[in-house]
Amino acid sequence: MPKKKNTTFNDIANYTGFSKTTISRYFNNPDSLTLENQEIIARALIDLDYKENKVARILANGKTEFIGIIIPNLNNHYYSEMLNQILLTYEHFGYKFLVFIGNENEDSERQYIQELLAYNIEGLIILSFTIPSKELADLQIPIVTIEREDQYVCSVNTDNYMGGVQATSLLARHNCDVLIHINSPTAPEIPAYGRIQGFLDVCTEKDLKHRVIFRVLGNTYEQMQENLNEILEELEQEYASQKKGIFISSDTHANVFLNLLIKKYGKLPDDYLIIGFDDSPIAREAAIPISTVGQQIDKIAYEAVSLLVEQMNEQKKRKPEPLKEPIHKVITPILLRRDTTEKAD
Amino acid sequence: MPKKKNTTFNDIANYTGFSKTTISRYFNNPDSLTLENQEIIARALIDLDYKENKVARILANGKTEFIGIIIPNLNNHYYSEMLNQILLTYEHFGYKFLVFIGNENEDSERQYIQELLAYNIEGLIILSFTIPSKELADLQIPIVTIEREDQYVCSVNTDNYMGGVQATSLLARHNCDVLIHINSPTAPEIPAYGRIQGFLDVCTEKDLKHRVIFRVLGNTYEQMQENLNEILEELEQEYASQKKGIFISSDTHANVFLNLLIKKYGKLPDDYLIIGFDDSPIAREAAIPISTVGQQIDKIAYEAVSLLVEQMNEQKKRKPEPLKEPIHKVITPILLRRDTTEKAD
DNA sequence: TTGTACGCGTTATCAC
DNA sequence: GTGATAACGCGTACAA
Repeated sequence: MPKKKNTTFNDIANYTGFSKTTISRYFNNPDSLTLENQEIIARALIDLDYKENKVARILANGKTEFIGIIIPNLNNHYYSEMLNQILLTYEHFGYKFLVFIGNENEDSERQYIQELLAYNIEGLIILSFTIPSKELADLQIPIVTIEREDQYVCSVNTDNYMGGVQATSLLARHNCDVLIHINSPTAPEIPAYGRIQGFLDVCTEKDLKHRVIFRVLGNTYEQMQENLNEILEELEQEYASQKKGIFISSDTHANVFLNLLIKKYGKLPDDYLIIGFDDSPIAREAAIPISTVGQQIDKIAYEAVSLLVEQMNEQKKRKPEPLKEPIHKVITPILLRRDTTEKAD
Repeated sequence: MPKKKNTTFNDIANYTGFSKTTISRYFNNPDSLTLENQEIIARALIDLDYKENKVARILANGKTEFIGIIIPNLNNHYYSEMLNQILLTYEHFGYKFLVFIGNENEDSERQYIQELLAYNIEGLIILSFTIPSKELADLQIPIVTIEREDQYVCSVNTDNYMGGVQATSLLARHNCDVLIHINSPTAPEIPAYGRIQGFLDVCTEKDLKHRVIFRVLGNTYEQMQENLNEILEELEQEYASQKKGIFISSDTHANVFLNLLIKKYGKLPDDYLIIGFDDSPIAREAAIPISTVGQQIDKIAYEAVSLLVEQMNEQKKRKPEPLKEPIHKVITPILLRRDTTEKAD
């Protein structure tokens, strides 16, 4: 490395006549120096253009202030906004983030984790879902997961059940003849399963005619369009002239469905009510603003980092007491009524 | 730190009877050991459950393999997708990324840069635009900017001029009576200014009636709606019964404009052609798929990291030759014709 | 209040 | 092919 070496504590020590220790103290415990000496050192820092070297500090005291993140992608608005909010917590907590895209490959995600551990990260936030929480727990490092299977680790999730209840209740209030929930096949251990359970429970409780349609809707707009069009045709046949309340698993899908209806009828027909999930921008920006269940991403992000910081602080104690049971925090979603449910009563 | 200490080269050395040096060589130059000894060490690594410590390695050889990123936000799809693609280059180049959200505050961005430098990052990718490139160049560290003022530093940008030409030419080919370009006020030193220049040049060259409308459109959907509605009313009055070709600065704005038309007419009237910019998801997912100029974000990201890696490699030579002139790479955009321009000729 | 001496875990430079 | 030893830059007992 032929770079002009940065000035070190040694240089400052020589320059000022103090010892390295005193320089170190200037940074970590300035009150233990006289004000005069503080000023002398302060001036030396400027004269020598000192720049701190955190790597050396880490090696010496073990605190990296790094948090690792593994996130499936950033195409999905939910993930990019979550990452956005997580990164913003730097202002509050001061932790820096090393981010990896998980691309849904179990082995490469394991490799990412190893890489992160090699950098002595203090904690890990996992949004990808390939690695079982049992394995994550075995890493023996503070972990928080968000919106994924979380049996053995701490987590922060949206109250999906409540969201399902809210959406379904809203549709029910509009006296629909039949309630439809469209979703991808979902395992019960995933938090998002709560949306389905909420739907079913409300329908059962209120004795409403209902149906859940599980179907893989695909990843491209074209695939979604095709699959949702099939579903639309089925509904048109099955429930012609009935008022249909449709709760769709995401705003993206809801928008596709809405566009299909607009293409077919030039508007949203009176016998269709639609509500999505997530409060993605697309819900607001759709040709007809779509009602949705809004996840409080900012709160989820803050709670996740906060929960992680607590664990990390515990680790730094002389006698850390690991949690006996993982903590699962739950953030209530917010119902957003827009034009796809509010036009007709 | 009462954590059970990780095993170190020393432990392995003791366990195997070799010296620390040999252990180090096993990792960095394995061929210099006999196969037997390699296996002995390999076994010891497993027995002792060795985990590499990159922090120590950094301190010793100065190579962090860190790249810093400062990005304005992740709400905007362009930024989140760019970050997505940048992070994915880990697979190819092996560099890890420390990401900060710039929140458009010059001072806090300076602080982020200091923090990044304290971690000995090897290079910096800047997408935020508050700090002048002159100041960035003075950091004396490899830098690449993306789509911002870039006079004194290396950069990768979309060929905005070409994009403007493509969009305008497409509208011109459809024999519009008047071409309109709607944009925010844009400084000429910003790459995006090229879109305006491209528009103007094509109009001038082909002697087309045209107009550029500069207006701050706001940040919320409601603000955009209000401002674009005003513009729409102006256009309706000024160019009634004329065929209007409208080139809007972003897909988000184009979608708002389209929705206003749909709300007013129930469809996209024949005397309106619309083309946006970016190829955001919203362009494809709009009620009527919107023609747009697609930025090749994956290529831009790859080129940016690639350009940075070149500079970083140069830095590692014994006698680095800094670039005399910053390199500015330009990526050609791709015209995407969709329904908002292709329905009528 | 300040200084000494050593440790953190690895790499680099010489020797052999 | 292998080993001893000195960096790398900072923190921290312990001593003064």
